Amino acid sequence: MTVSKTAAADAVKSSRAARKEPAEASAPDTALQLGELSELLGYSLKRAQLRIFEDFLRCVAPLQLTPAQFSVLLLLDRNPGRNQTEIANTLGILRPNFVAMLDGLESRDLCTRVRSTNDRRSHILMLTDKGRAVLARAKKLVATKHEARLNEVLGPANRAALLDMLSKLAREF
Amino acid sequence: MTVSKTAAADAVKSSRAARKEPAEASAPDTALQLGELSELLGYSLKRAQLRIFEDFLRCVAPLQLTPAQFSVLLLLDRNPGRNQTEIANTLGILRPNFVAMLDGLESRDLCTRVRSTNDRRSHILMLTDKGRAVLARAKKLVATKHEARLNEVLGPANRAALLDMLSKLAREF
DNA sequence: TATTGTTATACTCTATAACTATA
DNA sequence: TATAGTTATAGAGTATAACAATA
Repeated sequence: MTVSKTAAADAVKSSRAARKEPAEASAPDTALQLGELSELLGYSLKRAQLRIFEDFLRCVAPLQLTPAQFSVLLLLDRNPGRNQTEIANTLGILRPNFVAMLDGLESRDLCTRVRSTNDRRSHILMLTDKGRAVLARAKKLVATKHEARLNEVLGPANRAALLDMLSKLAREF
Repeated sequence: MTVSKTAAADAVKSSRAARKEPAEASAPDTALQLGELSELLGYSLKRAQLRIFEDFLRCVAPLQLTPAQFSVLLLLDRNPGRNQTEIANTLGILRPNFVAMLDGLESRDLCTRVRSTNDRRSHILMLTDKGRAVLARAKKLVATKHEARLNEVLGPANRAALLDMLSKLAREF
């Protein structure tokens, strides 16, 4: 320890003396200063991401879909005839971790694995009719509740600009 | 299952037929279509966040600090005399989970817990001299490597705009 | 009775090695 | 031999309940 007990006790008794702000009230329970943290992009990025995912879950709660599950359904709809490795790779999901996820979706009859006739090692993934129906309802909830709220808070132009920058970071950074 | 084996086999044999794009080459291994995924803000947000944290870890690797640990050191520096609950709450860390994190920082002599004389239940957190030194070096690495790279990719004006929007989302959403 | 720090615990995500069946 | 799907497993991160010391 490089901090002496004495210095520690001093700081405990009058922490105001160690701060830069002039001591105003003696109230010891004021809000903390974020300081340089508010300039750290990664910090706000993480906090924003948590909020957005939370809201997504709330908006799509009636369908019991996580953002990850929703992204799988979307991808299967757009890319029929693909196997597990292709879908998982595109979403940044590791193949071993994709197994349980697919088990969950398949057990709810949202998609199916079909052994490929060309290469009997691979499983072609397909949306079921129920999967397509759930996806359609989910898209509607996301558009009318989740993304609509984003537009309210940011405004359409800002929302688009934000999306562009985030996409660029995800791609090029 | 609502998808018959026959329909599945058809899709396997000629998945191009089920797609919207006109079939060009017979190459079965083209890049997948993200589709509506590229318009989902949360998707890009998550991917960008992962990239940014990855880069942060790389830039600060010589100091062996995670983004979360860095944020704790920053907060302790700005807010001396605070206890575990106050620091943890500000960062959105649950108190039970903050214990092991502090154990790690304290075992590396970056900060110390000091029993408060006012309220002997609470531990006042303080940076050690080594903690302050490491924080100073970390700030320099973050500024000159991590945030500098962000400025390169986005440009200073865009970087500022992005930070504003993310902060707003983290606050108001 | 309420709060601080703590332990125990569990659940989700993520990551790696190794197995099987096919190729 | 290489690849697809899988299993097992381990490590983070996150969440809740409950306990001891203190208020």
